Amino acid sequence: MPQLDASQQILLDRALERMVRSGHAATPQRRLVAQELLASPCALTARQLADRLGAQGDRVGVMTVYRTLALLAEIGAAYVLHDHLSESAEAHYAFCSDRHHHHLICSACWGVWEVEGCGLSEAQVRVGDAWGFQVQSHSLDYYGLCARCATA
Amino acid sequence: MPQLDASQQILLDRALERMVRSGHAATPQRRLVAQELLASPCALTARQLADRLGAQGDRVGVMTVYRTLALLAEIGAAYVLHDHLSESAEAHYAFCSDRHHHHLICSACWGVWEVEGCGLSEAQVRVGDAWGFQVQSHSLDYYGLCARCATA
DNA sequence: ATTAATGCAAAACCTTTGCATAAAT
DNA sequence: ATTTATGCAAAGGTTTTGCATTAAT
Repeated sequence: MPQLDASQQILLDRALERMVRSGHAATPQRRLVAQELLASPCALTARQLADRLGAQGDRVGVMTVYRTLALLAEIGAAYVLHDHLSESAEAHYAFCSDRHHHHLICSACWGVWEVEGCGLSEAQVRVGDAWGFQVQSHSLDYYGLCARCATA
Repeated sequence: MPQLDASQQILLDRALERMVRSGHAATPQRRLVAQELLASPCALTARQLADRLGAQGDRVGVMTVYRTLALLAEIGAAYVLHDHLSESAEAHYAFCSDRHHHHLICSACWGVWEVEGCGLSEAQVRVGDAWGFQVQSHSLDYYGLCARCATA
């Protein structure tokens, strides 16, 4: 199983804690899925996650992975990505910290980096006022090439 | 067929022009799909578009709608929305102008408003520099309730 | 004439749902 | 004991692909 560094371990613990607090058990399978997702620098599909876990000897059924990902997304611990370019049907998932952040997404390798903090001004978030639109949340994704894919 | 006002007509013409310039014919069906999408204040699914056209007597096959939507998305004339809340499988599409803009998206009715201009600073777009990440584009979506859904 | 687009059917695909088993509280 | 979660199989539903027909250049 992939090793997590200290800060990742904290993120994992907090996600599992939120899971429990929302009324769901932190089962071994769910821990494995969350840990594998957290350890991956790139967004993964449900199938990929199941395959990786299986290759390590941690057999987790594909639909347990699906259900765990849905649960993680529900509690804000996973971000769902749909291919912006080729419109492929398969959803990719990235682990999310519990602080507000934005994402850098590499179009070549599905690599995801969290940009801490927000950077949007009050005025920017109030952009809907002119229409009487009540903005409740926002999502800012940056697409491009990561350092490694840019050189290759 | 839905009537377009003058500014919408310009947007439609420009989208069809881009279509032709990218090597695709502006067929009657494609015109109808683009026009119907442009006239709708809310994002629509492929099925909804086909149904609406059919109800008006403009029978357009569902897969022609699918292919037209893919084409519109490819040339930047349509924006693909995936349900952020319930993770429903069906994709919704909204017409896009050819100027850079962001979106207000009503979580209740799939209403979409274009926010003209960008509002992001140079520094905000350079957010990837610290990682050596080359940002090529970004997408900023505001979710919330439109004026009508907020009162209902 | 040659190329491109449509539309039907069928397939492919991802994802969800039933249900029995297994685990946990 | 009761509740919850897992996992297989099967179904569900959206989207894509082949292919013949039709339209357009």
